Amino acid sequence: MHPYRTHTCGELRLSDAGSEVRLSGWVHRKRDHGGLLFVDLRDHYGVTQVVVDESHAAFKDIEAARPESVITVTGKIVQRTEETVNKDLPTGEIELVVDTYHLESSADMLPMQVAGGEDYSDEMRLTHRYLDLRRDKVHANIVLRSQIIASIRRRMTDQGFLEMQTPILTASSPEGARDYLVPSRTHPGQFYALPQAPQQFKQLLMVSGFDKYFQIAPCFRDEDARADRSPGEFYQLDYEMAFCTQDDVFDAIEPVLHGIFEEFGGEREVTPLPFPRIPFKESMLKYGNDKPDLRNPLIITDVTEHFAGGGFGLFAKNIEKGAVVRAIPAPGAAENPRSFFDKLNDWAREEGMGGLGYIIYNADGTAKGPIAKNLDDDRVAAIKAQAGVGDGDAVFFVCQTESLAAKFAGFARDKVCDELGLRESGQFKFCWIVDYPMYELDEDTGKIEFSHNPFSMPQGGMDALNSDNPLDILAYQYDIVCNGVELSSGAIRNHLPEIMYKAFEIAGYPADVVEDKFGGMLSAFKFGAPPHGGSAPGIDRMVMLLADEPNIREVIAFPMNQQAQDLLMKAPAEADPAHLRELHIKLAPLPKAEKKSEGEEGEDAGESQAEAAS
RNA sequence: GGGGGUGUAGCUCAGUUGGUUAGAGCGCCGGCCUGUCACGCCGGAGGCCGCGGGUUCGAGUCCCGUCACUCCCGCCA
Repeated sequence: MHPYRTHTCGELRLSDAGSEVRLSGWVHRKRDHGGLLFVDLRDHYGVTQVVVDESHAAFKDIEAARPESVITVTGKIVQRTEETVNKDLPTGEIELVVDTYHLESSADMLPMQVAGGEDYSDEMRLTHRYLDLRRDKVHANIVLRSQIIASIRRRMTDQGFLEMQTPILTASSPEGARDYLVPSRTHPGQFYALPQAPQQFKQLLMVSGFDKYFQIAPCFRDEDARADRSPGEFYQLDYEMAFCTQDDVFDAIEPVLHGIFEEFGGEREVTPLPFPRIPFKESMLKYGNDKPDLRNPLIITDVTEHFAGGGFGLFAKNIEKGAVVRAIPAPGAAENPRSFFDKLNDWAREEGMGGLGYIIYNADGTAKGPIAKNLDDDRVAAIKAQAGVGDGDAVFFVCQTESLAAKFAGFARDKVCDELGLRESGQFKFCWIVDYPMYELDEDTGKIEFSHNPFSMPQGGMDALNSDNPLDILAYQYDIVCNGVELSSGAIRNHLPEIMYKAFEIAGYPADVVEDKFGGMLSAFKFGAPPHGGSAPGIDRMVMLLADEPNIREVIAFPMNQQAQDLLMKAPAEADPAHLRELHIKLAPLPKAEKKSEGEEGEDAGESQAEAAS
């Protein structure tokens, strides 16, 4: 074995001129001048130009080395002449003149090129991820991810949080997503589940007296992918603390998030501490959802009263049937041509909202548009005041049932913001959404259900559960949001068994079911449990925001594709029959599925589906 | 499970109204070139036009089906 390198490809400078060095790396590019050959030698740290001429014995070999071959060269570092300095390269003032050459590993013709900024399909990139990861952008993202996680660890540890590991092979948990199951060899017909989150374990750690816990925790959920949601698995900063109020939790995590975004956010501004706290109900009204992008300055208002019984018949009639009207301001939009308003109206129809009504408040103080024409002046003026607009502005309207109105007004708020170019750039705008309702009504079944986490502490405790309308009860449940991205939800947990029984009873779960499903945690709570709470911001999404990437695959080293397949490792794959036997599993075709209500298994008739042999 | 988009050379893409032998750039192979840095110049190989069926004298192009990838909805407390 020969020694590999004395320096990296990114570190040599003019001051190193004259020294004898050894470099190893990948052949990034070659420029062959016949009698003179330039090689850009690349490693993790950078690129250094290597020069060799035809008088060298190894000239032909180097000339023949294909891009991405790995080589080691020794030679003298020389200063480049003034005309040949490359100002774009940190090492551009010097070059290595080859003395000895060794081919470590030759590369075949590449399925995708590493040098150059060509775009490749995700399929290509994931199949040859080791090549893709050599390319600048993804490489830098993965480095950033590592640095962010290191910084998170330091910041959490400095606050006295202890990093702990919780089981990966565990029992099915109550998070509500589909579990990944792992068959047990030693217990025929039984299965482990991969944790959707370490939720119960972190609560048990608090009951075990550890006070402050955190973990860069892998979480597994068998749900379909989105651009911002990797299929199967993801990482979260899972943490929990004992003897804390909701404000204590915020005070602990805000400086961590703020610090991370300040440290890695470059020029971008981060919402100063403390982050704003917006009640759920207020967020649904003002922004149309519970993950508002506060870079969007528009605020939705309710203008139902000004349309009720008014001259604009369509809205007035709908209001009588229980609809509400929401107003989306469009500052400065009055000067736009008719087509601007028509285009937005068409967009709204395509989105299934029916349409987007509007009033234009002209600069001269008059109002125009089909709605203004049919509405008396007092109402037109009242809407103007309510929506907070002035002369030269416009207002769009959504008229729907309350939940749809909130949703559609939220869509329209985003659309109008982008059409008018109002979204602020260079900002990380954080907020907490607080005071989530404990329960909600299932619109199909009419049943009361937990709206978020069944283990949250209801505000008002047992008294509230006993006396209030369940739908009015709020929970100590909160989300942290940045630029419209939900980073995590969290809660002050319900640590009192009697309140838990009652909370589940309201949602229709009798005591024996609760004991059966959550017996471990319930019994833990019966022997002295501290009040506790926490949350779990998603690591991948934080890196996505900081790397300014629109797709979560860009910040994960080895992501799966949208169909939850690992194209490089070829997973999932069929199992060896002997292996299946060991696991007591027999594959058999499922009976052809009939027309069924919803959701259940897919019905690929020919495919075999796993069935546990008893 | 549903909807949209895409599928042509190793890769990224073009391909007109259905009409002769399907093109370009990059890469690959060969040749020339001693100061390039996306080096340059000359030449060459390379195609099941995703797959199956249909319409037509004739299909990369039109129709039906199907598969793959991707984005979205459902789902993700």
